[in-house]
Amino acid sequence: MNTTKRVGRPRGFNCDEALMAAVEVFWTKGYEGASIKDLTEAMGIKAPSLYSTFGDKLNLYKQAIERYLSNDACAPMVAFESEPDIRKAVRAFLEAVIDYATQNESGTRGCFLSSCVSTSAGEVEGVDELLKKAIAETDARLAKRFELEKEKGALPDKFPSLERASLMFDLRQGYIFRARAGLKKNTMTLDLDRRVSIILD
Amino acid sequence: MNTTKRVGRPRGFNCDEALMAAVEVFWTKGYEGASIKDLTEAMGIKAPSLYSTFGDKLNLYKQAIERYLSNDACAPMVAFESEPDIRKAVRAFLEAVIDYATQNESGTRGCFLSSCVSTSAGEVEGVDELLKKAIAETDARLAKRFELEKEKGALPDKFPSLERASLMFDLRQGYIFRARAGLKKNTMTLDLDRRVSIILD
DNA sequence: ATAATTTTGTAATGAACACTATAAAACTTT
DNA sequence: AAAGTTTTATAGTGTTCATTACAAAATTAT
Repeated sequence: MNTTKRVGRPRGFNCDEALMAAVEVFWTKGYEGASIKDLTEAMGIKAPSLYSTFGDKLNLYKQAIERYLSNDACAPMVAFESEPDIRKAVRAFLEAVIDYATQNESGTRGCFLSSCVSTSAGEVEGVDELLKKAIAETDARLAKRFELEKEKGALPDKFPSLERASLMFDLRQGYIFRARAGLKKNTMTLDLDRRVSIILD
Repeated sequence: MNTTKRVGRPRGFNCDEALMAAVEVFWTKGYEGASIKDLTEAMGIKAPSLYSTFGDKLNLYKQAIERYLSNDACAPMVAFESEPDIRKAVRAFLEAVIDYATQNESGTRGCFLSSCVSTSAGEVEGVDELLKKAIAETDARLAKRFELEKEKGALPDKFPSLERASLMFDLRQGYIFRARAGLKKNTMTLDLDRRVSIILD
């Protein structure tokens, strides 16, 4: 009655690590641009293992998206939530977005969601659902912090939390787009202070 | 000495129309997702004609981008520039963005630039240059209108035109992203008035 | 008319694609 | 140790991919 030991030959790779490697590949190459060869090589497994564990390419893609979403370790969100002062937190969020978008090893990659959506949402079945969920969750997560600040008295009672949360989200998209086009960090950082004011005041 | 008549068999298709058809295909399918078959069928020509007139797929892609950029008929820009009252103009811009992103025949397509950049910029040589130019031009075009309004006295002298222009641009990216995920027009229109205030006040 | 030139359609090229049949390998169960 | 089960690697499957060789077709130049 051992629940951990399954019958048959044990899997020779870590399922989760393989999935994270797949995220990386889709991230840089897009859904169509990522070949099974690219994926298997990055994941360190052969094609039959990929197909038996993750299904086909589309299924792997969806699982990679969910893996990314469930990670919660999106750098800008962490920066935003870990900084106690709300004004500094907003600034840290935007800075992290810019960093995230510009200083990635394999050139500018933007955000996995942004990258994935344009290649696949609408074209590939089921992907838009995942993204809708992700947007709503991110908006809510940002708004929650604003609500907490209102309770603390750091923000006025009539502060429109959800509205400003989605504003932050949209600014993020703008930075990502600019970074993809190759704009440099220093040019994007210029009006940071005023953008913080726009969000909070 | 006839300059219009060239020697040899005349081209049986309109070069510009074919290029616009190519834009449509890249728009909906992305660079990698668009096959030569897709392209030739939409353009109404056979592969050899495509290659002799536009070079290879990458060259066609770049020409399609430039064709799109030189069009200047981007609906939100037109809406923004043709409305005399600046407040209404900003609102019209945002409304047009939302319309543009949500009510396209083949599902939600977003913007050609946004679609094209994520598939190809960074991965495909030369594309990021085209986009950088496009962003700078759009920012400048929006800012120019703000400057005119300052001269007219409709905006304060210290109004940061370029900053607010890029803010508008970035909000646009956010809407496009949301539309791609399948968000509906009415949910995005909710905080439109406050977003106009954010841009102008 | 004939020659020269360019575009066109047909059909093919090799490469890369997503995906899988098969059998050996590695484990648990009996 | 033999049987049963699952994963693995090898080596393919047919399809689609971007691209092009070739010759007929359509025009201008001589």
